Amino acid sequence: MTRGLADELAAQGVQRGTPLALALVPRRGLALAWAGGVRQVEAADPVEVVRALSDLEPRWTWWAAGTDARPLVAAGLRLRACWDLGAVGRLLHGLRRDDAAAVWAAGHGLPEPAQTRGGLDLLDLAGEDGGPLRTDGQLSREWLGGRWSDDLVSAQVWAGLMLDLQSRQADALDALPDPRSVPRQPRLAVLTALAESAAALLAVELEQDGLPLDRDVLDAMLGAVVGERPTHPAHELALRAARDDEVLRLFPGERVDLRNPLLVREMLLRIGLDVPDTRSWRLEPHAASSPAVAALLAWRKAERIATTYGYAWLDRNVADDGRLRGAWNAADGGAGRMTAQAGLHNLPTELRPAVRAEPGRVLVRGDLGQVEPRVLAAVSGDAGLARAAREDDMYAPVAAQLGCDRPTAKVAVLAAMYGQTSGVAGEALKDMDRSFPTAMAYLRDAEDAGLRGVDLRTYGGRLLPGVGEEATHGHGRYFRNAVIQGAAAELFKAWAVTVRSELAAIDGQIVLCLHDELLLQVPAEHADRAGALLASTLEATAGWWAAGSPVRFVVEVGTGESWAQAH
DNA sequence: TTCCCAACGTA
DNA sequence: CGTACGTTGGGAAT
Repeated sequence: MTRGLADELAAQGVQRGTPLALALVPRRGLALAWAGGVRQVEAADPVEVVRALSDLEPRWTWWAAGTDARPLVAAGLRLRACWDLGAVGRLLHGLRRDDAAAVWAAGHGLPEPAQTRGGLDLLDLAGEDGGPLRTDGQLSREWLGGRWSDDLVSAQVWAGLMLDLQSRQADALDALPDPRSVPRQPRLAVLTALAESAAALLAVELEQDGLPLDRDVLDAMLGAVVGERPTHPAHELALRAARDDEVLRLFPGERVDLRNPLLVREMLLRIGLDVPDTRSWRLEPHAASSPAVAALLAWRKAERIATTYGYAWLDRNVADDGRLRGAWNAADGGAGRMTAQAGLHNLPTELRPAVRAEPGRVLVRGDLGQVEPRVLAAVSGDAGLARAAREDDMYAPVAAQLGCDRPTAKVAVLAAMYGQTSGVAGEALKDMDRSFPTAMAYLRDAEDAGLRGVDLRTYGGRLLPGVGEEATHGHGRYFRNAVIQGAAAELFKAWAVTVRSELAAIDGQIVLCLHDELLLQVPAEHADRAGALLASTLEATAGWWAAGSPVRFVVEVGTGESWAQAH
């Protein structure tokens, strides 16, 4: 029967890449909308209908993967292409939220609707006539609250609205100027939208699949750093007090709370150390001469592990299957980087040996080299910097150009991108202006936009909303950095989703995305293929992303049983 | 209860 | 000595 449905849709023009809006009603069925029509399908398990249609490889169109694709991913479906209205809304309109109400409003030039807080009140419904659209053009609160799934006819209407918005978004992206000089290719903003959509789906997969962790290895590490596992709350307090005592006995006077920076500062005064704050880097120089300070710093390190990555964290986030799971956001913050919770993005390096491949599999790591300066060269179109970016190590030619040593060249380039205003890079920055005027002007223009409070777009089309007249100093630096960090995030995600796609052939998965690093888990016999794939997909992605530019992007690949070994 | 800060982990 | 993020604990404001 579902075979028949696939044939029917194919006959009606649904083929690979055709936008196909999906409104899925659990246990009831689903509704589909495409450019040529709409269709409802009754089914006790609608996910299986999607599975049967997946061979068509349409561009599944939904409000947001985080809600709509969740049941599909949970059922093991790994769909190829999608259009995520929320992800594209974030890109196109600079939205900080991706709920249907906000994305619909932005797509139609309507004011941002109030955030829905779960329940509806009668006031919200005033003026609604029972249809999906209010008289002011906004989506109905009642429909947003679930009215669309009351019956399959309504779901069909809902899918139709999704398809309408998809086409509006596609037109808007198509109208954006393409920063590249390439004829007869889809707009970069459209390609970025496809990548951002797939990244949103990848985020759901990362969330459900998790990161493989070896509990025994982690337990042993925790034992060494913070001691035995507490058996009850009082025991935990006692162990904590014992750790504190190791530091406190080295300081004269009253017992103080080591977790209170003010009290720690006073405690340090008692041994004659007067510091403006108690940050580690400030105390570090005194560790050699003072055993007490050294003990305090060692305590801090252990305390960080104990509180943030200790037994409680393990119990909370690592399931019985040994996977560490946290919530993922595919495009967070102003620059649209991926973010993750549960410590996935700030796991201390010393715990990385605990991230281990499962039996028969290995971890393959791919790390983009010097990605931000290469991105600067590509997006600014600076010919000199692009020439340098043809090399494996682009700081060497930059140093030659500036007439300084490599470390200075590196600091100068980073200082330019991050808006450093003082320090040793001052002189080198002047040389940067002389040597790479186009790149420096690109950064200065971004900073100016931030200071003037006007809108700006990243290379891939992400809107960085201006803050208006009351622009702060901070916004200049923020914009200067966001055009680089944001573009790098776009390139990274475009690469990541291509890797995701190719990995299907060797039964491999992406298990972690870390800003410029991908961690894969693949069958051991395919380790080499996976490594080669990381390089070939990067070349393919950079081929369209930086089309017409000599800039080369490079990836460093490592393989091992653990994340640490993969370095 | 909510919010901000200090501190520190990652890129 | 610059940006972005998440997490924890403490303390002030509510």
